[in-house]
Amino acid sequence: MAKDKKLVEAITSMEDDFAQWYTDVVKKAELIDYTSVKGCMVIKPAGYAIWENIQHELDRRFKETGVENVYLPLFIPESLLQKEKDHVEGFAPEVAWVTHGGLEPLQERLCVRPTSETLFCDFYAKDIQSHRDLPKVYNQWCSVVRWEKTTRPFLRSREFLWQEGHTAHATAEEAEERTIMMLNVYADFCEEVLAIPVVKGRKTDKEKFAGAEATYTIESLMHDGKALQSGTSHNFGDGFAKAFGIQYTDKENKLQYVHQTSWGMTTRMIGAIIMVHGDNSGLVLPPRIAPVQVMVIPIQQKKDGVLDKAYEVKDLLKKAGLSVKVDDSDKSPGWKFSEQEMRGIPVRIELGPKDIEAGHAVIVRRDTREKIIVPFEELETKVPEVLETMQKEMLERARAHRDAHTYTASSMEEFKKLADEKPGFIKAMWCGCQECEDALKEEAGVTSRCIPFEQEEISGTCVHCGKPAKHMVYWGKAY
RNA sequence: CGGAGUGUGGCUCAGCUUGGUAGAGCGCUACGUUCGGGACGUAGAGGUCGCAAGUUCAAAUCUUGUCACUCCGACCA
Repeated sequence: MAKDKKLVEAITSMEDDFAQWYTDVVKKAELIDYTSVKGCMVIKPAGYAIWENIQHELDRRFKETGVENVYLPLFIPESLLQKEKDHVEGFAPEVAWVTHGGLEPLQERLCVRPTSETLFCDFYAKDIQSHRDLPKVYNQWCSVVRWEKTTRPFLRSREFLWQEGHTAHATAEEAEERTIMMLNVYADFCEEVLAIPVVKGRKTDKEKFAGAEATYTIESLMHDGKALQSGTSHNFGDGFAKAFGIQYTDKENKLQYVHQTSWGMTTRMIGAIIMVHGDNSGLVLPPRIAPVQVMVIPIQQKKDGVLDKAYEVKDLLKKAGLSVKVDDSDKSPGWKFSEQEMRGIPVRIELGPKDIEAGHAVIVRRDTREKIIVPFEELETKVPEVLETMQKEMLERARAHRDAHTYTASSMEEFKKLADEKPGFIKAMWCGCQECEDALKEEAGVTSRCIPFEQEEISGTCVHCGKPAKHMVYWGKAY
């Protein structure tokens, strides 16, 4: 990566204070504003447009696999939430309750959904009768509420936007297949659209979703070496079906329980984009997710013909399928450059009297700041090309960063030293018992991120207890 | 839920120790000059000092209470 030159004083440099840098970027890129309720934010147009693009891309991919969208209520009666024991224990500490309707106390309090498994189960119990009713492959786009103690924009807010898919299947095999299929949709989306490389794997029992038989996850690594759980897909087996009585009559006229899955991705991904790609000048958006891909910046725009040419370039690129804007505000060019960089707009086109006379424009890439002089007649082919190259190189750079911050430990001393000194993933063998998992948290401050599908044999024994190892596990400090 | 801190124009903060006319910078509005990496001039608008009670001739300032937020720990997409 090109050496970051800090051009704007208002953004703390990430080397000095990563957390402050993150907050500065979120504010300066005008993604959010704080509100009077802790952990609840206004998502401003620049932030919401990113979410809309995430929605469009994911929704399209979902529907290609047969997903249908639905909408279920915001409220869950307490009795419903309590039907599955592990589930309620997992979520009870962080739900918000509605106790009054108007001035009257409610007979039964209602929780604001922290997730909608129980509502879907209640619905499926009524809606599913026969094997002919299966599978159900539903998804909803909504917001959920979890009363977090510590909050951060996008990464952990009390209300957040997400999609939650909930499916019901006739067989365990089919449910497992759907669970893995959706994990793959998430992984492809992250890599191809967000340019964020991920590790696919399974969560340990300690880290899995409350009520799930198995939780699969994609884990990504932020620029500061901390891990971020970026999407999860759960296989519930028939546990919820038994708790909620979701049964169907099979072809042999026998009653069977359904097998269920759920999977979700949230506005947290906007935080991931910031922390994977951002630099000391602000946000850097991958071209495929950027709401505005090209900003045309006219120079000496009051001179004859400059603005006209800028609009002409905009129209030309719009016809080529790009999202383009002209910054025709009366700020100075320097201001506009900084603004475009803070907002992470992938490419800007500088256009002044000198360029117009010479018959070309100056294209500048946000990520590398590389300047490319392009004759006007080549713009409509060259700009899309530059955007594609940038998209590809952003993924490669992120992957190189992740690989450079992935370490291997085969002894406890080595493990602790790495956890202390080298932010990143640590790969190490594990015996499979929770005592060792807890001990690694206690002694090294890390949690298990996942048991990756791609296993390696680092050694034969658990890094903590020395007993025979069952799995290679990715460990790390997580957001 | 523990520990620390902060509440004063839209934002960042000074003023509080030692009570006495509410301040600065940035931003905002209008006009003009500028324009290839956050330009400048002139004129202007904008604040019941988080809230409540108390002490006092007088409270942003002292006392008590209360609410909110931020940061650090334990819990979490």
